[in-house]
Order: sequence, then C-alpha cells, then structure tokens
Amino acid sequence: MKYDFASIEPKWQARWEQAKVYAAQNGSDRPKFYGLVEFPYPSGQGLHVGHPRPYTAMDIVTRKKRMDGYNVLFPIGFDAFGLPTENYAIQNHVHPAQVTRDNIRNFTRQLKMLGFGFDWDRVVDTTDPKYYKWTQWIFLQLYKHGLAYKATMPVNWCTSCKCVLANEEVVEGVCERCGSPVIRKEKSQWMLKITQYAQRLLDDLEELDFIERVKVQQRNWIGRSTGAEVTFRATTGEDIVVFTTRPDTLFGATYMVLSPEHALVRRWLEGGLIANAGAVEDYQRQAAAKSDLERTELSKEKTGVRLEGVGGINPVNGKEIPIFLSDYVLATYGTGAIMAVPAHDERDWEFAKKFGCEIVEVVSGGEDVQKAAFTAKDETGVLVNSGFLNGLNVRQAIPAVTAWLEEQGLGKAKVNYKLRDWVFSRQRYWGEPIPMVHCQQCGWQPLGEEQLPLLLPDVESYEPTDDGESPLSKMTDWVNTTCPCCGGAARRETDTMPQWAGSSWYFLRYMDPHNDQALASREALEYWSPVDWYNGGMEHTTLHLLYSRFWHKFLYDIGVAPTKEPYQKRTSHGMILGEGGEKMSKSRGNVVNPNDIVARYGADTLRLYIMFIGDFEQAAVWSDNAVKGCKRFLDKVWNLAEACSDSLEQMQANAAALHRCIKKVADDIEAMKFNTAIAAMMSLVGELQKNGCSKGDLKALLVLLSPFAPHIAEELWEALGFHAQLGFACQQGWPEYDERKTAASEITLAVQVGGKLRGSVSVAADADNETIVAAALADEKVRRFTDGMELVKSIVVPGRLVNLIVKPR
RNA sequence: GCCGGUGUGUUGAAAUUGGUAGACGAGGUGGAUUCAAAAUCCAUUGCCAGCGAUGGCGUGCGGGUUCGAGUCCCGCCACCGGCACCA
Repeated sequence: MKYDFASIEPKWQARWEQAKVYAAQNGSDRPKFYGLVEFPYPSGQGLHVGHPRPYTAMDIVTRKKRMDGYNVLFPIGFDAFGLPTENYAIQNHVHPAQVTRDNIRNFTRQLKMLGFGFDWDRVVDTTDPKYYKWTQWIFLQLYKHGLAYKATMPVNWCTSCKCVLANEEVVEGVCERCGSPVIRKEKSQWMLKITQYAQRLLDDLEELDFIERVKVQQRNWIGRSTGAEVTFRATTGEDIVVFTTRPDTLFGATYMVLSPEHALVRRWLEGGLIANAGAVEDYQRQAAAKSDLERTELSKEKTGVRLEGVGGINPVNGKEIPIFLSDYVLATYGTGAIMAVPAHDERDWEFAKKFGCEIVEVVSGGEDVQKAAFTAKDETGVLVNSGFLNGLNVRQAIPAVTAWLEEQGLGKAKVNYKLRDWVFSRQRYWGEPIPMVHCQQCGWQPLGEEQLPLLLPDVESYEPTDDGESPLSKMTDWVNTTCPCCGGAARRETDTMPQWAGSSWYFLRYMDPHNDQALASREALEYWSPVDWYNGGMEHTTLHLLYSRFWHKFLYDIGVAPTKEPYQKRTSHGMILGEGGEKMSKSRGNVVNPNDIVARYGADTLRLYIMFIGDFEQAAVWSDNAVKGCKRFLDKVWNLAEACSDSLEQMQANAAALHRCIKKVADDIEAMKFNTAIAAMMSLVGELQKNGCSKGDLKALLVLLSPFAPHIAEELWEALGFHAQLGFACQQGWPEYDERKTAASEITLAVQVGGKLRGSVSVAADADNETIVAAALADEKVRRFTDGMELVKSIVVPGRLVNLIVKPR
C-alpha cells in the first residue's frame, strides 16, 4: 500500500474531533499544562504559512506534555474585531458580522486540516456579545478604579484610517497597520492609566521566563529614568518645574527650554508679558503642524525661539537665565520643560551653539566643553564651578544636590517613564462599544453592569468620517439615552475600543469559556493560571503582550485573577519569508498557501517541513524543494512499517541509536530545537533501514514522531495493531530513555598530534588513559608524525579524542 | 547614536557549550531501474594540489589565550531588527 495522506488525514481529524481527544478537563486533579498561541485575526485571505509555524510548535509541545501525563489546555479562538474586516465590509456592502462569520468558518476549516490538537469546545470569538460583555465589564472596573479617564490631548491620528492610534501603534511616524502618515490632533479620548503600572510591569519581568529580547524591548519601551524635579522661578513670579537626570549639573544650567505646548507660555501670551509674541505664536503654529515623522526627521537641526521679556532664575545661584521655546522638548515627557546644561548634554550643546547661549563647564574630566559636550555620568567627572558640590564626583554629587534641593524645598528625587497612558478610543464601527454615557448634569457615567453587553447597533454606513466622529454617532436612536445617574437625557459614547481590548484577557476566557456569571469561574482561574508557555510574534512585544500584562495585573488587584502575571514563559518564532528571502506579500506574488502544500504533500509533511526549516526563533526562507525531503522521510517511515519484522522486542542492533534518539527528541522539544529533533529521527530511520526494523523499534519511533506528524503515526499505530482505541494523546506515554542501552562496548577516538587530526583508534569503552595512548601511538598513520619524536604530554578527552604533544628528540 | 541579533559549503542549516567543522535536508554529478519520463535506490559532493595513498587550506576580517577556538578575550567590518531630541 502507498502512503495515502489524502485519505488518512481527514479520517483521523474526524475521529479525534468526534472522540474529543484534545478536550481539556476542568475540575481535574491531574497536574495542568496551559500552552497558548496567539489567536489569529480571521482575515479574508485565510491562513498563510506564517500561522502554522507557532501553532505546530506549540502543538508539538502540548502533545508531548499530554504523553507526559499532564491535563493540557491548548485553545484557539479569533481576534475578530478590527479594521480590515470593516474596510472589506464597506467595499463589498456586507455586514462586518457576516464577513467575520465567513472568515472564521474558513479559518476553522483550515486549522482543522492541519491536525492541531486544539480544544474546539473552547473557541472564543471577541466579537461575540457573550464575550465582549466581559471586555466591557473589565472596562467598567477600570473606570471605577480611576484607571480609565477621558482627556483632551494631542493624539496620533492616522490620516487614512481616520482614527486615533495608541503610541504603540505608531511606527516611525506612520500607522503600523496601513503605513499612512500620522499627524497630531487635539481630541477628547478615553485613556487607560497603564503608567500607574509602569514600575510593576518592569519589576515583575525579572521573575518571568521570557526570552531576553522580549524583556529588553519591554524595558526600553517602559523607559525608566531616575533623576530629580527642580523648581526654577520665572521673573514673572511663576514656578517652572523641570525634570533632569543630571541634577549635579545644576550650576551649569545657562538657559531653559519649554515645549511649544507648555501651559505657562499660553498664560504669558495672554497676559501680554512676552515682547516678541508674534514670533512665539508663529513658532507654536509651526511646531503643531509638524507630523511625528517630520519632527523626528528634522532632529538634525534644532529650531526654537527665545521668549523676550521673561526669564528664569537658577535656584542654586540666583542667576537670571533666558527661556526658549523649542520642539526638542516634548510636552508629554517629564514636565514639558528642561533646564539646559550645554556643557554636559549633547542636545543642549547643539542648541546653545546655534542660539549663542553660554556654555559653562561644571564637570571636569573631559575635553574642552566649547568643542563638545562632556556627558560621562560616572566617577570620571569631578564637579567644578559648582559651589558646595566642588570636588565631588558625579556619582556623589547627584545624591548630594538632591538632598540639598529637598532641604531647600526646591526639588525632589523623581522617576520618569517613557511609557504613556494608553489611548483607548477608536473612531470606527467594528469594535466593542464603550459602555459610558454622557449627561449634561452628571458628566460621564458608567452603564450599570446589568445592562451589559451593550450591543453594537446595526448602522447603515460604516464609513469613517473626516470630522473624526465614529460612524456610531450617526445612530441617533442608539446615541440618545437616559442618564444612569439622574435619568435625564444623555448621550452614549460613540467611539469603540481598539483592536487590543479583546486580546488583553482572552487567555482567561479559555479557562471557562461558557460562563455567563463571570469572565471565568474562580476555580477554573485558580486551576489553570498562569499560562505556562505562551508563544507569539515579536511584533506584539510592546502592544498586546504589554497591554495584557497590564490588564491582568489590574484584574489581580481587584481579586479576579489569581496570579500577578498572566504568562510564565514567553517564546517567539521567526518569520517565514518567501522564496528569494523577501517578506511574503500578494504584490510580490511569493505567498505560499498552506492549502496547496496540504493538497500536494499532506498536513504531516507541511508540519514537519515548517519545523525542519531552520532555527525556530530565526527568520526562515521557504523552499518548495526542501518540502520534498520531509515527504520522502514520511514515505520511508511508511515503507519501514510494511517491511518490519513481527517481533515486539527492540532489535539489539538499533538499541543505541534508538535510545539516543528518545533523549534527543525529548530534550529538543523542550528547547524548541525542532529542526534537530527531526534530523535525529531521520538518522534513526536510516539506521532502521540499514539494520532491519522490528515492530518494537517502529513502535518507539512512532511515539517520537507522533507530536510532529500525528496522522501518519496514528494510522501506522493502528495498522500494526498496537491499540484498538484512538489517540496517542490519551493513552500513550513517552518511551523510557535507558542510558545503559546507548553505551557501546567499543568506542572510536580521534587521535591528534599537536592538535592536528592524524587518525583514529578503536578501544574498549572502559580503557584507561595509558591503554588509549599506547593504542594511539601504535596506529600506523599516527606513527608517521610521532616516529623519532619524544612524547611530551598526552591529553585524553573521555569518549572523544586523544591529543599527543611531541617534540623532536 | 543606543540596545539586541546574525555572519559557517552551491544551498536551508548542525556542532554534545573549549574537543574529529559541515550532522540532517535540498541541489549537483555519476550509475541502477524504465521503451521513456516521474518516482525510487546506490555512490559521490567544502576548497586547492596529486592517477593515488596523502598533504595543505578552511567557520566575515585582524590580533590574542589554549595541547586544542566556529565556540573564550581584545579590536574592526557587513547585514537584519527594535528604540530614538525621553532631558
């Protein structure tokens, strides 16, 4: 019989599904293992070959865990709210809900076709009102705990999506989704106070088993820096608070800079205190018109304008210094104002050179500060021209001056973060409605929890509007409501939640997906939390991964989630690139469709190839040819089964190779080195072909192979009569690894002379060093290099080699 | 600029963490089978010299440590990714 994957695979998929072999058990007393992959966005294009890489990897890991006796939760769902669906709906005049249903159906079919061991009874769909009821519920809790607030501020606005974006969604000044330019727009938005969790998001990273690059990227994004706030006095009487990481350089502050949006500037302009008001207002306008992109591109050349008529007083020496306005100072970081120390900060130095400000050295130890700023922040710098700080090094001076500022009531130690609050409103239709109502009398009021879910109404047009209003705002019947507080007329919030809302807690819902009393039961949460192993894309590191850690910490604080952190372990896969090494895209025409590969070679071959393609963490280039190699391997396994002897005993000749392979595959799965695990199985099959193969040998091989290629393993397992029931998952344990079986009686050692390979010798495995050296010296090839020489030293590396050091006699 | 990663045959990549570089796969070449092709099987395949046994060279570049370096140390180069006027 030929290996007929086309009939084998659907057969087993149907049987597995019917018998629910991959269902996780709630209320079990077995140890649990929760393996998670990022749920897909069900796009219209269907699955592409990028999806199966992380899915197959976790499928292998969880199948192995099942064999090790764990009660495994390996769920899947759909992150289905979002712009592409909405845009497709607009173009084709179909309801987004209909588009979503169709796409989910297609995705489900494709995922099942690949034989993943998902628990299909636990599928979640973020657009299902039974699900987003709880997304809205979490929002209400955030609001009640003061972590959701509405604020008017300059926000990122995507000119093409016609929608605001979170900081995390702006990449190099353009929209991460569509690549259109992002401009600043003043808008009233719902915000989530993720900044309140900045320190904990940073600290708790320490104890997590996340790959290092994820930790580093999150740390950078949170961007903690320590320093001090210092209060300067304006000549007009107001306090100007600045943030600095170098309070030690306070004596060198020769001017100040405010961001163009700073509130004091507006006040001074209104009070007519600025002599050059026209020039200042011009500058403010110019700065506001710049997009993020321009602002960073123009970073080479500093711009600014001096405020004439107003100055600042340096509190440490009472000197009056000029104040400038410049957009190199950001309104959204620190206090939006800085003290400028051109001698010891490159940006200040550059600005000072252009605007002719004084440069005063206060830290010695560098080159001439008139030529370049000296920025070392360690003991190499010693304070000068700094009154009571003179003679201290920088490390000593920072606490000294901070203490002095605190004594004088002029400042205090301060920590700042780059992380900003999360802009949470979107002016689009296909998202969760925000359950808030605005009343003229009572202000913003939360909807009662009993009124959830607040359903997304049907609208005639989903088109986004140029005025920045959500399509929902046109639905007057829906918008007009009554105030939950006073009962008077009120209006609903018409913006919706961002794409990231539903995915911020979905892993909790999987634990108890049909619960209508709570987002999940306490028992389920306690049993399954935390996620033991979460694999996902690096592109989510400062988006979904950070947001969901934040939500989870909040849920922990209010007693819903039982653990501080949602995920114990995080790994990440590399991208699959098209042939030619470029990113797969429709326009390049290099997209590989998993459907085609399954049709031609079968799901098992696709799974195997995608794991064999290279290092799991590294990007890999697709090769149609190399897929064949994996198909050939499965053909060989199939033929082995037809040719194997009836003995259930494992053959002596294969014992060592087999047991080495058992260990190698188990270790490699744990380390995500799937490529070398497969290589080891390929080598083993070569051995079995050469030495002959018994049923016992094949039985062990099939167990090792089953997480990778479950269909063929199951088929052969049954064909050989190893069990009547189905499902490796349920009953088959991982084979015992017996180290003694890998030991050979005779071993071959490499022989080096002076570090160069010259030959090899076979000796008994337990031979002592003298015997080994004697055998090596007796070898004919070796003697050519040692005859007439004196043996100075010999090094024996057990089981590997012997190195003979010789010199002329 | 800062942070992280990578650099090995024709090619995707391995290398027990300092111990025989190139496992395993693809591709190539030669052969078997076939009317022929596909599929399959066998042999061979880092580079240079040699008919050959064999010898020399070889992990981005230059140094170093070591009996021994792809692996460790110092100094560079190239490419990829993230952050970026964050005071």
